[in-house]
Amino acid sequence: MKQKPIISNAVIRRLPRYRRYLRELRSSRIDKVSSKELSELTGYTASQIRQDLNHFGDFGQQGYGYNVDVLYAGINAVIGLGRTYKMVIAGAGNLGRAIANHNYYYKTGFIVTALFDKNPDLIGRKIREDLQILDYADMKEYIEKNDIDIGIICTTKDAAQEIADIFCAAGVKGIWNFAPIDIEIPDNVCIENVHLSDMLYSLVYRMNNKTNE
Amino acid sequence: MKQKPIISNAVIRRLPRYRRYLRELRSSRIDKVSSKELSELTGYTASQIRQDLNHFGDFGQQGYGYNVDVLYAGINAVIGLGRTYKMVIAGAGNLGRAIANHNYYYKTGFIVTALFDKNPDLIGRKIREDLQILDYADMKEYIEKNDIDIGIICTTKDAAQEIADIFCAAGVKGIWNFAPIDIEIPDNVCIENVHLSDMLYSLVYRMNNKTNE
DNA sequence: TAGATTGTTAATCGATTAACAATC
DNA sequence: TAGATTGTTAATCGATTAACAATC
Repeated sequence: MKQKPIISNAVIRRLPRYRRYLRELRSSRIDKVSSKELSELTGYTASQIRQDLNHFGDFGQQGYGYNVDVLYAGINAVIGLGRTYKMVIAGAGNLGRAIANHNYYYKTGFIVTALFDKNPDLIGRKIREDLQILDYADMKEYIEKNDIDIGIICTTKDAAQEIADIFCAAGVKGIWNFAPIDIEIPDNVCIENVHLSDMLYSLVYRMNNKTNE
Repeated sequence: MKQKPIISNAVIRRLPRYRRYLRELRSSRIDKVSSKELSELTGYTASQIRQDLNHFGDFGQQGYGYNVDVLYAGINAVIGLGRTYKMVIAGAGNLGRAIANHNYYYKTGFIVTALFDKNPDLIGRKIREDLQILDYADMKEYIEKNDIDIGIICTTKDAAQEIADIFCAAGVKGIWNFAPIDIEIPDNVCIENVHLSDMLYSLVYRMNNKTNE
């Protein structure tokens, strides 16, 4: 199999921002953009943008710049958008329901197909016409039968590791973790942590240490 | 005024994780920890841990290690915990309500005092006994009167910049933004973005580019 | 052809890691 | 005193920025 070069995580984290501004340019019917113009939009340096984009093939053209449609499609392809990803949520509390109803990623092909909870009062409830809270006991079987790609953890930290273990055993390839804990997973599964309190602490530190020049 | 050394953002982002593991050690009644032990817990190298902690004063003692209580208290003080931070949420949809009810940061002194929305069906509703959805039109005055520290944006992206402008004009010192857009703010305000779809895209990229060694 | 802008290499900067002297 | 472990400097590594040749 062809050996792909390894792209650093810093580059990957910039891709969604490129994508966002390219979307804007597209909806403004702008068909061409230079690394300099993208720099003004995104705040990254033109040099960095050219270097980033070059990792993924020849999107640009000397003397011209980048074609917006081509680059947008290219970045989508690099990220892996353009297909559907099926997701389930463990924990049907406030956060789980909010994530289930969030519609930004939904538009790009990410579909929450079910929520799971242990609480008998919640099991059976409908979140929407097409989305229901199911019994946590049935989660593993459901994931296996429905080829779920991503498992989302929206519980307290005490339950998080056990849920992750079930997710991995059932065959998800990615975990999106909202519980405030570091989870152990096997090598073949990816994890993205959203440690909300950690982020809030970082904000507060910066608020308190702002140097008023 | 004494000139504080500027601590890099990379260091700051590690502090909450140190804090989390120190909490665990405390609740296990362990009173001493070495950089090597902390390294095993956090995954950072012992060398990095020693260098990180040294930025903030002499928490350690040669030949002994770090006293857990002292270090925990020290990190809390560095972050700026130990006082109360008042927050309001703009946007009382699913996400706004989930953030309002989230109790992790609540325990550390972060209090959501009100939610604001434009929707007349929501205005006046109670989220909890002590927490209500108020009229968006009154938000600026409320923030000024109640000395709100942090404004949280839980709306669609179209409203986000206007809300941020009101937050800043009313005197918040920090903004926690959940809208999928980059917001412009004056120099004296700090912002922390939680771009959920960006994070999901990053997860998916990694899932698709996992090298199975 | 001249002008513009990329692709790409080289230089710089910053963050991480290694090493070891200081010291409890 | 000997052993352990920090504090701190130096070396390394990786990411960003600058520069410019290639080329549209």
